[in-house]
Amino acid sequence: MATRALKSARLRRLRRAELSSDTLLLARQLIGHYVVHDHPQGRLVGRIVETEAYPPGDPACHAYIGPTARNASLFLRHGHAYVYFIYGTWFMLNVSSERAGQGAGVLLRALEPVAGLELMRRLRGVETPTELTRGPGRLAQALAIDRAQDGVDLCRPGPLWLAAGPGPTGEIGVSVRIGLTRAVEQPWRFYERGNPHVSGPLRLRR
DNA sequence: TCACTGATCGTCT
DNA sequence: GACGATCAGTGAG
Repeated sequence: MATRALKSARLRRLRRAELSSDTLLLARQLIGHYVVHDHPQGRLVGRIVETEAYPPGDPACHAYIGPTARNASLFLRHGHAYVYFIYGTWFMLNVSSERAGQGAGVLLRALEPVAGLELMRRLRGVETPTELTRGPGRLAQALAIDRAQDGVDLCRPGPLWLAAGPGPTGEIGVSVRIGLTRAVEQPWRFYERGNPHVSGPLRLRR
């Protein structure tokens, strides 16, 4: 069982030097690595299976308008969390993705639940494994991510961090990004093909 | 499985 | 005052 194997194995924190500081490369590279939240009630771990890149100069990127109070974390050097609130209900977790002062990020769109599933079920209020972390709003809720994690350095000791994973198990698919009204044609979404935890319509999961 | 709709509130204009 | 990197529920094919 994946959960048991992970508990016996020791997770290794990803060093910043291992992470690309090119947004598109990082979005692809993050597939297969782990997000870990050491929550007071237990460790929550998910394996990244879907990302979207929001590179410098992208009109859909929140940093496009320049630095503001909300998007400040996107301008931190790569490897920091950018968490924002949207639609009055949901938080989204991103990883800053370029050098300091250059606003860009990678949105984590879906995870495969790996450890802490019982706590994830309580946080989400659902039972089905594929409904726990499929979609950016859901994964943030399942990992108890909120504004408190905005600006956190994911490469330093702390409750929220990135751990080295096994990498992609299958082929990485590429598609347009989901839910946008600007720059809709850019193929900047990356996902593990055929993985049932990937979000979006079927044609964007195959 | 897909398309459509309402909910909901922080952020920026 | 408008809008949004979403989700759950509903109804149709």
